[in-house]
Formats: sequence, C-alpha cells, structure tokens
Amino acid sequence: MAGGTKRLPRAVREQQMLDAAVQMFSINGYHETSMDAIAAQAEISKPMLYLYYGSKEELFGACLNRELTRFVDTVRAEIDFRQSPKDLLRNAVLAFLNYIDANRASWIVLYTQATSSQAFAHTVREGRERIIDLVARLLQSGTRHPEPDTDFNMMAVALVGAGEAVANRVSTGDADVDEAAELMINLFWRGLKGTPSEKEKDGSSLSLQQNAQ
Amino acid sequence: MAGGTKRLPRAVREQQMLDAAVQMFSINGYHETSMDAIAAQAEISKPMLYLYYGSKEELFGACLNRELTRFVDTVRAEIDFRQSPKDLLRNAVLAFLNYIDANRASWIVLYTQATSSQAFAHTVREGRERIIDLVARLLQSGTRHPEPDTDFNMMAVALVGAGEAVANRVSTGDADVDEAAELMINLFWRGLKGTPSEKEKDGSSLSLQQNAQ
Amino acid sequence: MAGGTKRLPRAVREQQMLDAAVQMFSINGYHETSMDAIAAQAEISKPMLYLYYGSKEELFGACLNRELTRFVDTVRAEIDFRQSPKDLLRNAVLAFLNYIDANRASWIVLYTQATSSQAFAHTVREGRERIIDLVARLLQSGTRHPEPDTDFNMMAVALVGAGEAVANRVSTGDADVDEAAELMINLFWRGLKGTPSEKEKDGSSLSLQQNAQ
Amino acid sequence: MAGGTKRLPRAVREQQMLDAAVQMFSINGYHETSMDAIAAQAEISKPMLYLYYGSKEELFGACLNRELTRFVDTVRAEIDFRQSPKDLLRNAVLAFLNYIDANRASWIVLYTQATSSQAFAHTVREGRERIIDLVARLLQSGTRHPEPDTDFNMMAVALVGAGEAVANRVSTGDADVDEAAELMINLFWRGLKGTPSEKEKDGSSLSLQQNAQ
DNA sequence: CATGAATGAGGTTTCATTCAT
DNA sequence: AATGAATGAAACCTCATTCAT
Repeated sequence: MAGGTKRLPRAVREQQMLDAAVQMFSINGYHETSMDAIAAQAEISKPMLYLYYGSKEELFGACLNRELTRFVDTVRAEIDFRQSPKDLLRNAVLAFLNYIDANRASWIVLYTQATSSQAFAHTVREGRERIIDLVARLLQSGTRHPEPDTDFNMMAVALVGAGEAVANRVSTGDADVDEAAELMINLFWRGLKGTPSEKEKDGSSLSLQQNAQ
Repeated sequence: MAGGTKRLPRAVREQQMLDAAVQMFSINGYHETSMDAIAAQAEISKPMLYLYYGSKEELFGACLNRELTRFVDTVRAEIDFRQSPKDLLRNAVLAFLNYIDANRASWIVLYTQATSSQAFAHTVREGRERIIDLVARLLQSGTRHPEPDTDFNMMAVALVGAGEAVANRVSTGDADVDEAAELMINLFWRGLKGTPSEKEKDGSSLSLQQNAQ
Repeated sequence: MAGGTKRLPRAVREQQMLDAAVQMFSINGYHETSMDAIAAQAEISKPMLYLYYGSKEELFGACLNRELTRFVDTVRAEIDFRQSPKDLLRNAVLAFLNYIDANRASWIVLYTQATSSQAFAHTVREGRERIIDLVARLLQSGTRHPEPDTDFNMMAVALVGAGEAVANRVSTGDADVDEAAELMINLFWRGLKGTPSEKEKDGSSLSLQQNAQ
Repeated sequence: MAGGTKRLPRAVREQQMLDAAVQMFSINGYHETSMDAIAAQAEISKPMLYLYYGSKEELFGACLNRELTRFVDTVRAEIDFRQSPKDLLRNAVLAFLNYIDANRASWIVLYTQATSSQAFAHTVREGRERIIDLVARLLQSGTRHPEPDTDFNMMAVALVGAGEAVANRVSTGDADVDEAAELMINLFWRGLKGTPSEKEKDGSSLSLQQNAQ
C-alpha cells in the first residue's frame, strides 16, 4: 500500500528499467539473469517489463542499443576530427578507454554478454562494424586513398580487437587507463603505417606522418 | 548404424561425448544447448553424460580443456623456435590461423561461448593467459632482454586481442586465411618494434615516439 | 468445479496447499509423494508450490510446523490446569487421544513420516521434546518438587513413547479411544507414583524398589 | 585387476551384502541410500545385489528379517522364563536394552527407517506384534489368567512403545543403559499392577507381586 | 496505470534396473 | 560367477510469460 505504485512518465520508466536491466545483465549475464531479478532491481512489477519491452530478448536488445548508442555518441563527441592524425589517434584512444573506464557495466553488456546468445549476434556484429568503420575511416584519413578498402577494414578489425582486449583489462581493473592508452596509441600508429597502400613503398610511413599534418 | 547400444571402452566414449558436446555447444551456445541435445548428438543416453562428466558445467569444462589443450599443443608443435624472429612470427601466425580455419567449432567454443557463463571465466582467462604468455615470449625472443616484462605482456594482450578478432573473422568465413595472416604478421612485427626494451635503441621508433608526444 | 484458475488470497492458498500436502504425505510418505501429486491434489500448478514454499523439504517442514502447532495448541487448550492431578491426567489423556482420533493424517505425518528423512530429525525431535516437557511438567505438578528433574524427563520420554504407540493404534483404527485412554491414564498414574521425588515416601513403591535390587 | 573377483560361497556373500545394506540403510535411510552405495560398501558389483536379492525392496526386506530375527532370538535367548516375575522383568529389560546398545544400526533400521515406506509397514508391524506378544505373555505370566486378553495386549503395546522411546534415546547415546533400564523396570512393574484383571480389587497389586514369587 | 497470482514447458539430475561380456 | 556399460523413467526445480483485478 505504501510505495511502488507511482505514476511515472513513460520515458522515465523506460530508463529506470533499462538501468536495472543493464546492471543485472552485466553482473550475471543474459541467461543467468531472470526477469524477476530485473523487475526487483527496477522496483517495478514484472508485467511492466513486458508491457514496455515485450520479451526478455527485446529488453536485452533495448539495453544493447541504448548502451551502444551512448558509447558511440560519447566517444564520437569527444573526437575532434580536424586534428592531425597523431592527435586524432591519441584523442580517440583516450576517449574510448576513458569511456570504458567510466562505464564498465555497459562495456561488459555490450561485448561480453551479448555474444552468448545467437539472438544478438546480429546486433553485436552490427555495432562492432560501426566501430570498425569508424576506425577504418580514421586509418584512412591519414592516407591519400579515401575510397573504401577491405584491407583498411581488416586492419581496423585487428585494431578494434586489440582495443577490446585492452579495454577488457581496463574494465576489470587489471590495467591502468593511461598505460593502456599509450600502448594502444603506439600499436595503432604502427598499424597505421602497415596499411596496404603504404606497403609498397617502404619508408614512406614517415611521409604519411608528415602528409597527415 | 543407429547404434547406441554398443559397448565401447571408456576412452572411446569419452571422445564421442566430447565431440558431440563441442559441436552442440559451439552451434547453440552453453545455455541454449540441452543435455538432451548433446546425448542425442552423441547417440547415447543422458545418464551416460552424467556418469562420465557429472554435470553440464563439468562437461563444458571438459570440452574447454580438451579444445584448449589441443589448440595450444597443435600450434606450439608447428612452431620452430629456432628460426629468425621474422620467420618465427610468420610461422606462428600461420599455425594459429590455420588451426582456427581447420577447427572452427573449437575456436568458437573456446572464446565465444565460454565467456557467457561466469562459471568458466576462470578457465577461459587462464587459457587466454597461456596464449598471451606464449606471445609475450615470442615478442621477447626478438630482443636482448629475456626477463619477464609487464609491458611485453600488455602488448601481447593487445596482439592476442587483435588475433582473436581476426580469427573470429576467419572462423566465420568472413576472411581469407592468407590475407588475415599477412595483416597480422605486419601488425605484430610493428608491435614488436614498439615494445619497451627497443624504445631506447631503435632510431626510427624513437623519433616516432618523440614526435608522438 | 475443476477450478484451479481462481485468484485466491495468499493465506487461503497456503492452507489449501498445506492441506493437500499433509494429505498426500500422510498417505504415501515423504519420499513417495511427488510435488506433482501434491499440486494435483491441491488443484494448482507445481510452480505455485515452489513459489510459496521454495522446495519440497520446506513444504514438508511447513506441514510439520502447522500440524505440530495445531496439535499442541488444541491439546493444551483443552486442558484445565487447575484440576486435581488425577482429573488433570484424565483430561490431558483424553484431549490427546481425541485429537489423534479426529486428526489421523496429521498424526501420521508428524510422527511416522517425518522420521524418514534426516532433514527433519531436528524438527521432529524438537516437537517431541516440547510434548515431553509438557508431560514432564504434568508429572511434576503432582509433586511438591517443582524444579526440573532429569528423571521426570526420562519418565516423560517413556510415557510419551507409550502414548505414541497407543496413539498409533488409535490412528489406524485398531484401538478404541476410550479403552486406550483408560489404559494410558492407569499407566501414567502409576508412572507418576514411580517418579523420583515420591520414591522416598510411598511405602509400597519403596519396598518394590528395594526388592528390585 | 587386483581384487574383487573372488568366488565366495553363497552364504558368505549374502551376509556380506546384508551387512553393507544394513549399515547404509541405517545411516542414510531407505530412500536416501542408493544401490550403488550399498554395492560400493559391500565391495561387489551392483548386478550381484540384484542376482541375490532381486530388487532394492527385497533387499531391504531381507535386512529387516535378518535383524528382526537376530533381535528376537538374542533377547529371547537371554531370558530365563523360570525366574520370578520381577527377576524376569529385570532380565528381559536388560536383555532388550543391552541388545539395543550393542546393535544401534539394527535398531534404527528396524524401527526408524522401516516405517517410512509403506512397502514394509506389514513386516514392521508383524515384527512389532511379535514383541508385543512376548511382552503380553510376560505380563500375563504374573497373573492367574493365562488366556489371551486384549487388555494385556494393549498394555503391552503401551509398554513396548515406552520401550521403543527409551531405546531410541539409548541408541542415540542420549541415555544411559542402566538408568533407562531402572526406569523401564519401574514403569513395567507398575504397569503390570495396572492390568485389567487386577483393576477390580484395589490394593491387590501387592498380592500379585507376592503371588508371582 | 500497475500488479499479485498463476502456469506451460522444459531443464538438470538421479536412480533402480538390465544387458552383453 | 561376476561385472562394466548402458538406459527408461521420473523427480525436483526454474523461468519466461500471461491473466484478472
């Protein structure tokens, strides 16, 4: 009789639910989190979850989307694309790792849990592709070849993979953000020099650097 | 051929069960694979699974161990550690990616599904650490500083992450082994040059380093 | 009439479930009664049982507690402790045996089935001790020595054992309540006179005692 | 390769199995003891159990019979029926409680576990009746009314119940044999004086005592 | 709008029991 | 005679999901 029956505007309720869901999913994983647990965490009743999100799968999907969007938006917002490639790289890596460090639950939901159920392979892959594309464009922005190139993409895959691994260490507290950033910047910078269009002319990596400025 | 009622020696049955379990787990994931499905795939009865492995969790653990051991053993066996660093790297990357290409189910079980249940975080992390150590030693073998170094380890983390990402593409058929290998070799080779002990001596690296700041 | 889908307040459902559980447990015993059978008897679904009571063991424990409480409360309520010892005894024995006669299922659950699983040894023993204490106080109330005495307790153990045996006959319909009551009253009355504090004074008891040695 | 395949004569094997079964049943109860556990305890294979005893139920029945027979035989053998009633009583009670004390497992199997499954209600009840009859005859032997009497039987029921209760305390180590014996002797002796044929002539209990000698 | 009450369906696990050697 | 290997059947329990209020 006391509490719980407050009327809240839809938007507030939605965030309240997603917050609870993200938290529980990231702690216990998709399959090991029950709708009961989420409802309890959100301090609402289970039917509300179903009213707003239809099913557990859709709820998780909504979590995924919100977190991914937040992530991409935040990181992108912090990047100033008008910088020199080197500064751009540093800027991007720091934006990325700082986001991870500040939003550990999100990251785990996005990359660790989502992969477990095939239902989200699509969403996760799509999200990852968006990031990979971002990185690929970053790589490409330092060259004279602006058209899409599968090799840039492949290098981006590798670098994003490296980034995920490093980010995982950060998210578990096993790595210091600044150290990790330095390493990633280094790796990316060298990766940048290993992109295909440059391969043919060895020693041109320097010129790339210079051209980029 | 339907068989099932044949008396098989313990060792044979064990492999038969693990084969079935690895296959099902890698297709549907840990939580979405029922013991019924595994028993059906192995053409045996469910109690056999429990007789041999005790529980679903232990069965998955056994899969993990077998596949990880196979993986590490096979890759290590293909590497000739007496080669020059560059050949060693090429050799190792190819051994790795070829194994992935030839054992897609194993790889997915090991790295994608295992993470979904917290029960295996330990095992997976441990396995990954073994690989990271392997890579770290590989990196270090190209230097004159044989003692362990946390920076080598961190670089190995990143490179293994890159390797996992690339391997995932390979395992899904979205990337060609040779192309992927070439890229990884390049990335690793450049990563190698960015490792701490070289920072002070490699002139080009140094200049880059200085420029970066 | 089949019902089942009616919304009942929690308290009602609880009793409905306990009624069904007590009945089934007392007919078939703890281990030979399945949760399915209890759910069917209660005309509800199995998850309700688990929702309300958590596990089969806890459900049985709840049965035990309810029946024991009912038993103790009812018997105690019928006893007027201001009577003379002899009337008190008659009153108590009749209250006890009448309760047994009127609640055969309860009795069987309490004393016969509960012992079968070690999980309830504690509860059963505790319940029995409460009754033994009641009897011990009853015995003692006929003496001038109100302080606790282990010999009173031991005599109570024996008399309660006798009572259980007689009650079992009553509960199976193999004994008439009034006959059984008469016998128990006799036995208890004589037992009363054999309690330690009286040993020294009752001449005949004394001689018996001496002869016995 | 080492042991286990010894050929033993049937009689020896039978005892070996029953020993193991009695031990396990008395420790864990009928339902909570698996055939596996019994086979392991007996250091033979499960099919042997089935070859010799057909089913778990029959095996338990065999345990029950052996233990009950042993019990009745041993106690009866220690009783000298030519003694005076008082000595006879003392003799019998001590024989009984000493047997319990020396064979705790047997007792628990017989009285505690057997009751849990309806399959043995018959056997247990039958065994108990044999003991009750023994006691009834004992009671009656002290009177001039040698013909069967339901009231003697009822008193025997009560006294045996008391005996069981006391014996249970002994079997759990919560009561000293000698103390318990003294109490039971007392109770029985007084119970003896409360038997029906004596009820009509009050004060004649003493004469019974005297007549009995 | 919000929820307590209720369930169908399916999962893991165990056990008594039997076959083939 | 003796057993390792194998299983049908059923138990307990949980969960996503939906009514009826």
